[in-house]
Amino acid sequence: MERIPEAEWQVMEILWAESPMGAQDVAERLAPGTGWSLATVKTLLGRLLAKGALAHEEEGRRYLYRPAVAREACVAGESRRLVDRLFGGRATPLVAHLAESGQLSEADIAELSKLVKELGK
Amino acid sequence: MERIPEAEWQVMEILWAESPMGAQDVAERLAPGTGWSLATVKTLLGRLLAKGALAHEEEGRRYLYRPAVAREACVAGESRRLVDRLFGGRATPLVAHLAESGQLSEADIAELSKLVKELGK
DNA sequence: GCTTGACGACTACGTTCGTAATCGATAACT
DNA sequence: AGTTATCGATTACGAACGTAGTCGTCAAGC
Repeated sequence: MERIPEAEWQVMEILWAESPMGAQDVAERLAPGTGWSLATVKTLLGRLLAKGALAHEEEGRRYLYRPAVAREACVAGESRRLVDRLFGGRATPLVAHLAESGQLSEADIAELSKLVKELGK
Repeated sequence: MERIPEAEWQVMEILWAESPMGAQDVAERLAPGTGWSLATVKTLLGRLLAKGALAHEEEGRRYLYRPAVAREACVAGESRRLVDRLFGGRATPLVAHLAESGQLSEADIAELSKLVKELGK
């Protein structure tokens, strides 16, 4: 699975949320957050197409884009890479770390507790 | 806090594990895993120095390098970035994801359970 | 003293990334 | 039919990255 860099990831997010969609539409949804020009978005779409992360179907003389890889799979790859690199492949230290560095709210902990109970069964 | 790229991270790992240390020594420990030449390692050390991630003290006519930033802090930054990007800043879905994608062993879950219990108090 | 070897500094160069302009083709408008 | 707006493709270009060679300097050995 190809690695998807930061900027391209944001494009994917749009299309994971809703697809298929034309370049124009993608650009419109990204603009508020990023300020990217249409040209920039088109470049990113092209690169994602080239690496097979997107598929396109022609609608008239333009393309409609849709993801060709599942968000799940990409997220799995990314988080595995991080856990490998930072925590020697073990997930528990990650959670411990998040907790210690105050990145878990009360609600998070409650939810985790439920989740863990679920997993333990 | 400056972002530390992949290759430089590996250099930091060496020095987080043991420091201070000369360039030669760092290179020797990296070589088995990476195959990098001494020149490459020196470049990375220089870049890390420039961005303030390392400090150096002169020992004779060479440098001894030591980390100038805590591993903890860097790890915090990296994992926060990931959690923000992939899970909208919420840690619970990360754990859920790790679990679902089979990246948590029995032992992990047991450990997590203990950890969560601890956190809940 | 002169050479040799090791050190850090500087330079190099291909690739990826972020951001965008430009171009050739074609559809729409007048 | 001729102009204009739009589409995807191509090209651009600086910064960051990965990897490494070269250079000036100085210490150690002969």
